[in-house]
Parts: sequence; structure tokens; C-alpha cells
Amino acid sequence: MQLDPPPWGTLTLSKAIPWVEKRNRITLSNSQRIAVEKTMNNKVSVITGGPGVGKTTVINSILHIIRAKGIDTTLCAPTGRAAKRLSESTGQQVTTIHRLLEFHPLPFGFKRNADHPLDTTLLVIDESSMVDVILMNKLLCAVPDHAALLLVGDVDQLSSVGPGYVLADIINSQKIPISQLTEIFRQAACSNITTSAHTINTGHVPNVTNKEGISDFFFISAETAEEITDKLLNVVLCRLPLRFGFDPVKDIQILTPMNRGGVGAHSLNNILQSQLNGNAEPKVTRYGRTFSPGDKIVQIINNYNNDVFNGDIGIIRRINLEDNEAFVQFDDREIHYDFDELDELSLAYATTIHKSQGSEYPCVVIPLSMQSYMMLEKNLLYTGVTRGKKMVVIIGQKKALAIAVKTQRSMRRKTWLRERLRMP
DNA sequence: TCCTTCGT
Repeated sequence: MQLDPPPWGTLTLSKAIPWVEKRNRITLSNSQRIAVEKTMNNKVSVITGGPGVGKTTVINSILHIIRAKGIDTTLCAPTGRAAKRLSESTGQQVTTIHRLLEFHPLPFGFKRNADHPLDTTLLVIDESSMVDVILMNKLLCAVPDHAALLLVGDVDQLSSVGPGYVLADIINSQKIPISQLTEIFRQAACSNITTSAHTINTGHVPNVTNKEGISDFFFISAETAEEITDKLLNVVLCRLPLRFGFDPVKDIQILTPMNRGGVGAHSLNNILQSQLNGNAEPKVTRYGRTFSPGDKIVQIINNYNNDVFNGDIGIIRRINLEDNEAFVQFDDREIHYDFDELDELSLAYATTIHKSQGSEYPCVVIPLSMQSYMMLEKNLLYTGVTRGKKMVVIIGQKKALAIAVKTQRSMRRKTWLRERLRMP
């Protein structure tokens, strides 16, 4: 079925591509043009590549060409945040996969399925590396036979928390046409973040010659959890703000492999809250968390009424003890919370690398310790490092870094999907 | 042993 011609038939791409370039006032790179052609010429295909390679530019070009032909398209993503981001960059409606399939918690199931399929001609799934095998199965069952399918994602990022290794298996099966974008446009191609991320992907420790002022990627050696924490505080509270002008709350994001433990997100959040905002008043404690004005927080469930999504980071601006209400600033919007809604928030000075997937920050600091041995792997380090736009600092044990780049946890999953896709 | 999405 995936070998059928696409539902829009054969398009004259030698005309369509210059048309879309002119219309969107862009110039596609050679690799992007090939990706557009490959996608348009196939019913099922994959676009993969890291941050800044222009996946969104390619998606936008494809959507414009196809929609100009009157073909209806549907866009979805596994998380609310990812859906919102793609919606902003394409100007089109994007929903979570669950909403698209009309998930209902009570009978626990999806209303959309093979008997009641989606009404679309092209389905685009963004951030598809985060989709596990169960959800992908439900989604593909609901795609009508005539429709085309485009999977977009970064196969080097963390694999889905749930079972499977779907995107990588599809790519490795070599049964589906793949467009692998590698050319970097967003960060400077000479950025050490970019080259380090690439080095990590090849399974090697990135170059950590520590020359401040030249590089945007640093490694600071520390052995024990206490030493890592001390150096991290010094870097976040003093060195990065003084030397590079980063604001410890607004610009710097601490990303950890784990929640628990000495260098886990919980512990670091408590320390940073008291160091950065400990004297702020008034304080409110609900659901075991204490907040005051100035605290950095993260929304932890999707709230469609307020247009705030799981992973959105904000700052508490005001707390009104008389009316039991708090006001939180997200970008340039201020959102109102009753105190009994504060279970939607948690502290965000530090967060796990898992939760950071799909977000980017000006400056990222990653504590790396053998305490998080169970979590150390290439995809984790790659995901953490590629969240940083201007600067990345890793603080911790050299041994932990060496183990992280050598370990590939996802490969241990025995999914057999690649093999099944290869079966005739 | 650890990471955690989705919906009302």
C-alpha cells in the first residue's frame, strides 16, 4: 500500500518548487529540495534530522504545494506543546494525536479507527520519535487507505517512554523513503554545540578544551554530588550571569537525567528556589509545593482553556492571599490560577531532559553523575545538549560523560518491527 | 531502575 502512487498523483515539481520558493520568499537548500521532491513523489515517507536543519521549512513547502491543489491535509503531534509549536510555524490547525483520534477516557478508547477513519488525504505526524508502538498502531489504523502519510522527527532524540522504537525501526527497515536533513541553518554551523552534538551521535566524547570566550560548549569536571552541586550553583548564580550576561531564571535552564538523587531535578529545584527566590513573599503552599512571586515554574498538564501546555515555562508574578489566586507570566501573557489549580504547576529551575524534549533554551546546564548511571545514554545527552541555543555547560564526572556517549539503551529494545517491515 | 504522554 505504501508503494501506491500518492493521492495527488504526479506533480510537476520543476514548476511547483520555484513557485513555493517565490510564494514563501525562501530558497530551499539542495537537501531540502530533495526532501520536498521525495515526499511529494511517495505515498508514505519520513523526514528526519536534528534541530535547525529546516524540517519545518520543508513541511511548509510541501503543505503549500499540496493545498494549492485543493488536497486536504491534517497535522498532528504526540504532545500539546509540539502541536502548538507546529501550529505556530505552519499557521494551520494542529492537534494532539489523542484529540485527533477522539480519545475518551471513560470507555478508554479512540472513536476514530479503521471503521470510522480520519477524513483526510495527507496526514503529517510531527515529533514522531516520541510516539510509542501502541499509539502509532491506533493512529495508522485510523488513516484511510487512500491517504498519504508523512512522519517527521529526530531519530537521535530520546525514544518513546512507552514500548517500541517506531521511528527508528521504520527508518532502519529501509522499506520507506527517508529524507535525512543534516545541513544546519539555525545555529551557526561552526557552533561547538552543533559539532559536539554530532560528535555525541557518533559515540565519542566531544572536544572539551575549556577556553572560555571562544567556545559555547563547556565541560567542568566534578566528582561527588556535593561538588557537582557547588560548581553548578557557582556557574548558574555567578559565572554565567557575570561573564555572559545570562539571567539565572529567564535564560539558564538546568537539565538533569533524573528527578531523584543528589543532582536530580527535585533536589536542585529546592536549592535554587531558596538561593534565587528564598526571601520572596508572600508564599503559598498547595499540593506539597511552595510558590512565591519570582519563582520559575512549568505547566505540567495541558490546559486548552488558557492555551497553556505541558512543558510551558513561566514566572509567578503575583500571589493574592486574600482571593486565593496567583498570576503567572508565560512569554507575554499573564494567566490566572486559583490556588486549587496550583497542582497544574511545578518548579522549573531544573527539569529532566525527558521533559525538555521539544523545548529550547538560551543556556543549558547539565549535571552528569554516575548516580544517574541507569539513565546515561547517547540519546539522552544528545537531547539535552541540543536544547541549548547559545551555550551548553556540562558539570560532572568524565566517566559519566564517557559512559553516556557509548551507551545506546534504545537498541536493547527487542521490538521486531524493523524485521516485520522487511518481511515480504 | 528510570524516564513519562494523552483526556474531561
